[in-house]
Amino acid sequence: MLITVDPASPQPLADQVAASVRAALASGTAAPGDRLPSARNVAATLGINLHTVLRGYQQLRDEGLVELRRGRTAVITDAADQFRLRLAAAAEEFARAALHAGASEEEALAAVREALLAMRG
Amino acid sequence: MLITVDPASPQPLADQVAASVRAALASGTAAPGDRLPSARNVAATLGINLHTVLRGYQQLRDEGLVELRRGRTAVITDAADQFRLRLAAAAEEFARAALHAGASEEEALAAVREALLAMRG
DNA sequence: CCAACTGTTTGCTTTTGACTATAACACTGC
DNA sequence: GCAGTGTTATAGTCAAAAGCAAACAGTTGG
Repeated sequence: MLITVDPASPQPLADQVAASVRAALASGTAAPGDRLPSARNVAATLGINLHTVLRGYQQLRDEGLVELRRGRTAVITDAADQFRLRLAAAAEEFARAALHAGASEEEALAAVREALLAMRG
Repeated sequence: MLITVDPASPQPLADQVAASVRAALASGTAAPGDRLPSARNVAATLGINLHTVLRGYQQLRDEGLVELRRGRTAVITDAADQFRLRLAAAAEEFARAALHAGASEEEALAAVREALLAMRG
């Protein structure tokens, strides 16, 4: 369970921490029942503040992906299994819109590439 | 051609101005050849600063959607056809969902390919 | 021509939010 | 007990967004 962060990115560090965990879930690197490294540990490793890490963790809690209790490290919940499904649902919605607009597959994929680029850019 | 803004939103005001114009284009409310209201007018109406409106306009210029020249109000270009805008809007929405889900670019594109295939196949 | 508009540019201040820093607190597990 | 955990609180630092003000350089239309 590796958490990484890019200080040069315009994206807030706390968001990057949360995104990092979501990525681990989406790729299967982490599964329900697994525990996240302690916030103090992550903060020290990444050279960022404890609060920043905890804000990221609390985002995940608000999304129901992890369970937080003091005295214990964060635990990944069963609800986190649905991540692949959510991505598939979003892709299906976009595909429907793209087809409705008369776009070819290449055009649709190019549009997504561009949007991703502009977004994490 | 109505431009609105929500000061309570975390989205920058300039971005909201640009998004407002894009929405008008996508919905057909505005068409190529139409003119945007003057930046000073919009600023006064919305109670925001001239610079903020102009920054939004310049975003649109950078995207090739409007033509800006001093002495004249912004003109919507022919490039601003609805097809690309709708596709781009849908792609942007999906990209946001994919990033939020922690998907990599490859994973996101793969999900779209799969959805397109399942849909027209 | 000329007055009244337009976007452009410059320089600065104010505000807002993210991040940091430090510290105390309350709970868990060994 | 004790070391580790998340939680909460307060305050400081920093950069980006937005605001303010003034001058500049074009366009438009009477």
